[in-house]
Amino acid sequence: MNLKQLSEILGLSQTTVSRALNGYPEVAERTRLRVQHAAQKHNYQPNIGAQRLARGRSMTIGHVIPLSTQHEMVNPVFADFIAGAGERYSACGYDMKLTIVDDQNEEDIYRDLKSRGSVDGIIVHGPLMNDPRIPLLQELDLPFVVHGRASDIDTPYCWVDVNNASAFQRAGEFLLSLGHRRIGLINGLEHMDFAHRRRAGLVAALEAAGVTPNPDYLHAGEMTEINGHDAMKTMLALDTPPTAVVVASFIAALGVRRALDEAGLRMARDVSVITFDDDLSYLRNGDRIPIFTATRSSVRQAGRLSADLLISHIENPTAAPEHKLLEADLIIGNSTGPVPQE
Amino acid sequence: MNLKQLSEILGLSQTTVSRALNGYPEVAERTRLRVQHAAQKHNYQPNIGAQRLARGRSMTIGHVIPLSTQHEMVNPVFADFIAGAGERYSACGYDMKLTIVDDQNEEDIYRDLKSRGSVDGIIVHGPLMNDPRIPLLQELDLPFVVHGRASDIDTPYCWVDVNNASAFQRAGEFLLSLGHRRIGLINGLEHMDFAHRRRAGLVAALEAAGVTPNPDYLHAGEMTEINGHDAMKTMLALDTPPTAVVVASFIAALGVRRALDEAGLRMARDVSVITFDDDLSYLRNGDRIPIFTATRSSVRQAGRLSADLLISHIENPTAAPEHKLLEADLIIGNSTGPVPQE
DNA sequence: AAACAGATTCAAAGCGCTTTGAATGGCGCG
DNA sequence: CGCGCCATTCAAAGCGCTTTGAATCTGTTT
Repeated sequence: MNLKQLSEILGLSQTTVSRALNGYPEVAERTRLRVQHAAQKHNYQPNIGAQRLARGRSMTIGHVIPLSTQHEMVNPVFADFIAGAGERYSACGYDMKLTIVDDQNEEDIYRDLKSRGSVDGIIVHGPLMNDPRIPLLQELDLPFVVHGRASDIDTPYCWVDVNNASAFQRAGEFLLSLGHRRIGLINGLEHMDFAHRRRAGLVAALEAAGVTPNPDYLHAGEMTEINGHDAMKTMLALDTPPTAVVVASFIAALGVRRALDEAGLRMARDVSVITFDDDLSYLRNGDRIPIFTATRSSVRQAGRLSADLLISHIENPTAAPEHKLLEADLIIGNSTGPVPQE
Repeated sequence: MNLKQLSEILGLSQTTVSRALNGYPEVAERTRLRVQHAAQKHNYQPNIGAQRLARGRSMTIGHVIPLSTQHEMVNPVFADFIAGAGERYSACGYDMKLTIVDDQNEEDIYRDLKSRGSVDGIIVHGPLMNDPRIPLLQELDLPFVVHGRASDIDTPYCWVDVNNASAFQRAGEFLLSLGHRRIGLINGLEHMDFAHRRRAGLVAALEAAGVTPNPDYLHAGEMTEINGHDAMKTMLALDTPPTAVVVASFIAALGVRRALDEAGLRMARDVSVITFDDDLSYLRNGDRIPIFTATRSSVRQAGRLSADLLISHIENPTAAPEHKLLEADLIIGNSTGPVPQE
């Protein structure tokens, strides 16, 4: 069933039928109802390709997922982010197009997306400190929202980010308040902007309390269970291991716990652990009482907000770039306690 | 830059330019080279909407992700699956369209996808025992591949699945060979087809060895860390707890380990654990030596195969439905050992 | 009753591509 | 030299929708 057929059935012109369905005001209300009814009855849906062509808009948002050829890891946060974003896309009539790309030819992908008119806008995932995608997309004049920020880029652009610095600063302050001084960090890869900010936040807290960060306590790596485990194990092997660690992800924190178990240590009693918790649907941090004390911010919510921001920016391209900074909650769980007496 | 402009620059008709770029034979090789060169130089890319309309094909594969309103969980396996599938789509010139949908109106989504011509085919995720989507898609005549199978459906259709029954049977046999008789199962939700098959496989192994499965040892629930933990904890509280458990997911197995730790028990020595390992990129089961003994099958590879199957089915619609059954590897790790002496 | 404004409806022209069917040009051959 | 054939190229007709500008139909107004 296409528009022509439907309009013939109704004895109306395609113009009127199209307008009736798209809510234009110049069609009589009686006619509109008749048209809507017939469309429903005959299960008419406008062809998406034709609509795209006629409108010159794709009604599609692109997500480009870089799959680093080095570590081959899909960001585990990603699934929940798009669940949040997808919710908003559906509500606003947008499609979501996913592109998996190895980091070789990522730039070409964006150029393609633009020149083929595949998407009306893009979400940028996992920004680096000085991410080349941002100037590229600006140059291409393709609307975009960054999930995160790029510290080294000054020109304004749209972003949605959690306040990583303040989250890790608060985590540090909380541990300091429990008497900890030997505080470690098991961080993500620090060329990623979020990891950089997290480190800065924790270090700021330590320095404000007159504690000099010990380089042996600062680890950066991919946020897997195994890396969390290995990093903790390495620190525990030091002459004076940390009495507390801040961990950048829930998955890595599970590895940290395993290392502590293996060493016969108990979380909270022997070593305090605070993790960042993205509130992933498949990795809940406990039921009533959180397993880990955590700084929590829902990545799904970030997805929703990013989608809304992008859509409003697409539909109102002249507006100045907006951004949203989310504060993480500090949630007390069973993994922190006062510094052990020597 | 569009086709018309490009053809004017070249002093050729749109026909010839289009044919040159699409590899039709009736264009002189010299001309083709000239056209390709100019296209490159002017960064010409055919508009995707126009192409869709003219060809009557969308060159898009749909993935519909049901987001159960009850548990609000995104399947953690999903990210790796689409990473695998996306790889193949890119290679074959297909786009991937994602739709997040709450289970209310899932049927409407498929009808829409069909009648709007949004996609050329669909991947069905997370099939149930008697999944209504399969007859629906058959009726709609929309090509599809199921990731998994639906036990209660007899009509032929395309699927890619891991041999869940044999994987869990082998896990059971292995535990039996270590002398275990009190063997538990921490399974996924058993209206899901894969969970059903896994249970059947394990039970078959037990019964073949003359062991009657103890209902108290059989648990089914959502595969989260917390559920894994709680299920194990409950079993440990029994008068005669199991000496071994088979767990349906790596994440749940992490919870099982936590429950054992809390109870002061050691994996392998006190309780043996085998998990199913989807080989997720962000949840590797150890480096050299696996943390858990596991039946492993890469979900990313399943994604690749599903994509290939679907594409070949789209491009050759008359062919009979195909399917692929993958065997899981049994990988020995540090979580299993002989049954403890009482 | 004629004239006019406002409310509806319509025909037709795109949107940028593919594809059909026809036209052109170069070449070998009788 | 003229013909036919093959290799190229082209003009034009869609694909199914939106949207412009014109046409028609009401109901008022003078």
